[in-house]
Amino acid sequence: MATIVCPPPVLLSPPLVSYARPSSASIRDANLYVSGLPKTMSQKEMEQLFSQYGRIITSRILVDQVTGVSRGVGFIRFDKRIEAEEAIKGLNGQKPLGAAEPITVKFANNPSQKTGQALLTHLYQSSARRYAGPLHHQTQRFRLDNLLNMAYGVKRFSPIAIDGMSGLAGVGLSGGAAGAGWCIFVYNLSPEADESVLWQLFGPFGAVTNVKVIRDFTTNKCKGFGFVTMTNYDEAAMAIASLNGYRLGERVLQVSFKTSKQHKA
DNA sequence: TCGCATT
Repeated sequence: MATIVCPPPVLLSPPLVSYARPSSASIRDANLYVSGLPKTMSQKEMEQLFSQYGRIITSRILVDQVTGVSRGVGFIRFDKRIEAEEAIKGLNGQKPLGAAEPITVKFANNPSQKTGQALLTHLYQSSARRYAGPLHHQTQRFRLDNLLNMAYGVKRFSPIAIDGMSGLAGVGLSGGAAGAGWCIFVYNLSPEADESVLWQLFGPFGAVTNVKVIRDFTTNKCKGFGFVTMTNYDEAAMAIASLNGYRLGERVLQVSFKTSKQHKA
């Protein structure tokens, strides 16, 4: 007669349920944001760099959606929070291998708590347009033509040619998903300038998807310039034509499309 | 006087 021996239940329960992982506190927020990575560094190389500090659960390197090249930004999720803390201590501000620039390692933001910037953009625009924005296409085009003539010198370039985007090589049409649009360089901001002033200046001209005030890392003061990304060329051109030379406080702004800076002759 | 970057 065959006898079936049942294993004691006590052997089954621990690995299957309660002790599958340590308590959530020790594994929470073990996710790191890494920037300044060499563009040539692969995900595997990044993992090798971080693996000395603990067990890596997931990793990722963000790439430009158009070119596929690394954006120099990545994520490392460790098994435990303390491992992530040690990795920050050991790697933040360090130069990997023979890289020219040090990397930044910090705890990542929660992806679900997005900045809400795009949403705010639309909310702001819908209110700003009511009293300051372009009204409809005929009016907008009329004003754009005049402003372009003022900006470039009447009759030197026709608005048609500008609208055709001829002669715009090296100008700030940026690729990538979040960065799609026309990138505008704003110079001569005050050290106290913040993002809100850029929203207020450019928002009335149309769809603004991103603004950035560049600050000194240590003083946190504006370095005198910033960037604005606008979705539509006409609106960007209108903003530039209107705001270049605009006096903001004691300063006269210089506003133009961002230059590429990649191919420095 | 032309960047950051948040899966």
